[in-house]
Formats: sequence, C-alpha cells, structure tokens
Amino acid sequence: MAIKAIDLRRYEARAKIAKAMAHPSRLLMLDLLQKKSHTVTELTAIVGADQSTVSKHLSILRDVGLVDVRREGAMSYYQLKCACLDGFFSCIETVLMADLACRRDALK
Amino acid sequence: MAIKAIDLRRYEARAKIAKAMAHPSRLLMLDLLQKKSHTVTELTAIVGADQSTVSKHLSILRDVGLVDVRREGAMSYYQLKCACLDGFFSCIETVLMADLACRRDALK
DNA sequence: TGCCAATATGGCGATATGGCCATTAAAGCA
DNA sequence: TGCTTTAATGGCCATATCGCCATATTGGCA
Repeated sequence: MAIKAIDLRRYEARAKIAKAMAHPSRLLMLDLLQKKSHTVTELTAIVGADQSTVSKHLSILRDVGLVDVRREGAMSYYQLKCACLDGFFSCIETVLMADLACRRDALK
Repeated sequence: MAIKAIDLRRYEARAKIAKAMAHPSRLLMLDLLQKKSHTVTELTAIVGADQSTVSKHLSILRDVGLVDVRREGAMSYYQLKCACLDGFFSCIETVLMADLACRRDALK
C-alpha cells in the first residue's frame, strides 16, 4: 500500500500562528488582552522585560493577526483581534492537567 | 499606580505545550493521529522527512504529553493522548481566516 | 546465530529565536 | 524650540531548533 506524502503547506500557516503563541510572555499578554486592551508600557511593566523586547513580542502577535493596534497620541493600545482563545487555552490546559496527573501516578 | 509584574511560571508550562505543536510536521502528525494511531514508518512516509527527524518530532510530542506510544513488536504505534485538539485547531483556523479576509480587504 | 526491518539516539552545521542595549521617531507640553 | 514620554527598530550575542547522517538497539524470522 503506497502512502502518499501530504502537502505540508496547509500546516505551515497554522504552525506560524501556533508559534506566535508559543512563548510565556506572549501567552501572558494574550491572556491579559482577553480582558481589555493595554499599552506597551503597561504590558512592559506586567511582563517585566525590556520595552524593546515587549514591543517585538507584540509585533510577532500582530504579524500573524492575533492582535491589533490602535494608536492614540504617543501611545499604542494593543487589543485582541480574535475571540477564540478559549478553545486554545482549554486545549493546552487539558494536556497540562493530564500530564500532571500522569506524573502523580508515576510517583505511586 | 503601581503595576505588578506577573509571575511568568504559570505560562511557561503552557508555552512548552504550544511550542510542541508549533511546527508544520508536528501539526500534520497530530491531525493524522486524531483519526487513528500510526507507526513511525507510516508517519515518515506521509510527512516525507527523514525517519530520525520524524522520530524526534514524535518524542517532542510525547515529552509534553500530547501523544502516547504503544509498542507492538518492532513497531511503535503513536496515538493521541488528548481529545482536545478541536478547540486548538478551530482557534488557529479562526485567526487564519480572519487574517486572510483582512489581506483580501487590503487589496481592494 | 545471522540478517533485516523498525525505532531511537548522538552529533553536527545551518538557521531561527530571545533578550538586551542603543538609537530613532513621533507626540505632548512647557 | 527644547525636553520628556511612548513606542519601534537595528545590532549583537547567546541559546535553541531543525534536519540530515551515522550509529545504536530491539524484534522477528530464517
């Protein structure tokens, strides 16, 4: 039985989005932005990293269409562009909890 | 108003899981494993990469608890460990579609 | 035992990522 | 016009990731 190689292109675009989310600081920011929009300064204080670092993280989220910017004077208000993070987080959460339970069992 | 830095540790475990998913080949494999379990040889043929590469990808998915192995003789059957990928994929899909629509608008 | 098929692992080079510093750009205000 | 605040970008280095090759390792079978 000949197994055909599948075209990976379909998954590349999706992986790019997943990759943008796959960083602790960016996950935190996405989580924060679920509640309300924030400025770079606010996010910088909360994340506790360099301002330039946070700005770059935000541009990564922006590039894949996860967040949006609204400029007001000198400040940039970042806001979530999709209301779909619940599914994402709950999936991650499920995996995490299952894994913790598994490790707990292994200690018995 | 003092903004408190948030402990990132909570997000590190989650980012690790997201990171494991953030690769085209691994996304493809997760998608395949949603339907049924597969051997490394099968996945290697479908993904179209080196066997060692696929094996390493699978160990990454295994390390974070996304998949499971069942050894049968000389073959390893990999299977999905969680039934929660729908939420993940539909989130990604939403972002992807919104972004495509956005780009389409930009061309007008 | 000897051989082959199926997996897993070590190593290595190329490329990507992450974080900071320094700098630039733009807005608000005295 | 200067000074300050806010944000974005370039540069640089350390580290991580990816993919292949080569090499174990394990199971099935003659």
